[in-house]
Amino acid sequence: MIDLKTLRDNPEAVRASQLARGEDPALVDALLAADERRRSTVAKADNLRAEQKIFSKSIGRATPEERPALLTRGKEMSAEVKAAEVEQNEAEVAFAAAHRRVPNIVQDGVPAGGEDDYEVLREVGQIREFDFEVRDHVELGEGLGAFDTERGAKVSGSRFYFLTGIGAQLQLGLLNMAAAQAMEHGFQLMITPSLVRPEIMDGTGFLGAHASEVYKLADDDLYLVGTSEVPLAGYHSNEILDLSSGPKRYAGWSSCYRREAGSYGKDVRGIIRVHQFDKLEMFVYTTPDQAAEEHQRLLGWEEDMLAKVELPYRIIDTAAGDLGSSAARKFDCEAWLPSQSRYLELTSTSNCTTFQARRLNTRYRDADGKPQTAATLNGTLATTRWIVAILENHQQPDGSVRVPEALRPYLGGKDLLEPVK
RNA sequence: GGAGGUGUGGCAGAGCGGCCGAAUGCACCUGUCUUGAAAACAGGAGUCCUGAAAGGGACCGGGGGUUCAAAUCCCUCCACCUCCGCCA
Repeated sequence: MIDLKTLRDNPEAVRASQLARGEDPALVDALLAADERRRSTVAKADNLRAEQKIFSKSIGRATPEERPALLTRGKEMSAEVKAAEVEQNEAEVAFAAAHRRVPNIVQDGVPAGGEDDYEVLREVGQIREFDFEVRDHVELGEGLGAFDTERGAKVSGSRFYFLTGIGAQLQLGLLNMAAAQAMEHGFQLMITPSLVRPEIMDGTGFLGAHASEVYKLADDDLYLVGTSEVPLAGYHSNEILDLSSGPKRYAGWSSCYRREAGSYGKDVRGIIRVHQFDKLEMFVYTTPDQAAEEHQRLLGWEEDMLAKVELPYRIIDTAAGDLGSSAARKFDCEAWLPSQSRYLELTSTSNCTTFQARRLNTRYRDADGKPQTAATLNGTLATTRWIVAILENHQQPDGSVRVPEALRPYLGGKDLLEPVK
């Protein structure tokens, strides 16, 4: 939810943000009107309640003779209060709905427009020239005995897979390396629940435009998380944090579940786009004034990981229309995919400013000891998908794959993955 | 799955349907005293909404109900604890 102070003081900025996202600026005015109405109904109900309260107390002190008359008037007042409260309630529900309809205010500098209007910030690393026919990750992975998509489909359906042997090791190694790096920088490692309550899923903003992406367990009223961002954002909900000694940084390890509704025919081959994968995710709680700086740090840590696995990549500043509802800015790191001669998203880091924390009621105490809404950020350190880029970029003419040096200690020292057939 | 119990402010722990936003203790902050501290004494101290402010309203696990009036009565959900059963 956006900050109401900003909305009241500078509605023009919020309208501009809506336009940049390609969304309706009229929602801003609807929200302002709903806010106005809510405040007036609150005032009315408060006043009636105050009157009733005083009157009610006088009944307690009244003599038995005066009571019946007082009770009659008391009943009337009670009815008046109830009516005002109904009005107040309606106004508050309408206001909350209008509030939720407005996504986070886009940060200055974010390119306007949709999916294709991103800005490339920089390209890092050298794209490799191959003097042989490149294999795609599926061919490579099957040759190495790293995964089995056919049996994945047999057992669970399309977009499911088994990581087998070296593939499983590769994923564990990768995530372990990510976990080690995170811990080095002071992150607390967390293994998080994969199922969360509705209010947590809702609070993180995933039940808005992307609700169809989320698996729901209707019988149990729980949701399967699409990233550990969800449980980590819920971790401190309804709490007042002590951020006086710096940000709270968590690194969540979890399986992630996505329905991939509407992506039929997209990345159907292999393990690029799947219903279930594993991820190591950074999640940070900090103060709003430090959020932008922290965002750059998260990006830096993502780049460190990409350097460790020796992948060429570019960084894009995602366009406003392609941001999630909670994000004010998002940077993606996309690795080069030789088999398709295109870039493939490997990491994504979002600055949610106070938007997400406001919904989840996560605050901190400022220098004056007053509670203020915290800022939250998240960013990817490694996922199953990284295996795709690693296999393709480090493949050899014979179908073997060179293991990047930094990853070797996590694979028992192995420097080459060799075909099993 | 069955039976029972508990849920009050940072912690501990009172609380008769009206005088309870809530006793008391500890912890905390500020003064006095002291060279400084401790002790003692005095005072302060929750969160949210609303309001320019003064003030007003709400909050005793969450939600709903009864009542002129609910921390206190009723319903429901959630969490925790104990016992029995079952499964790992």
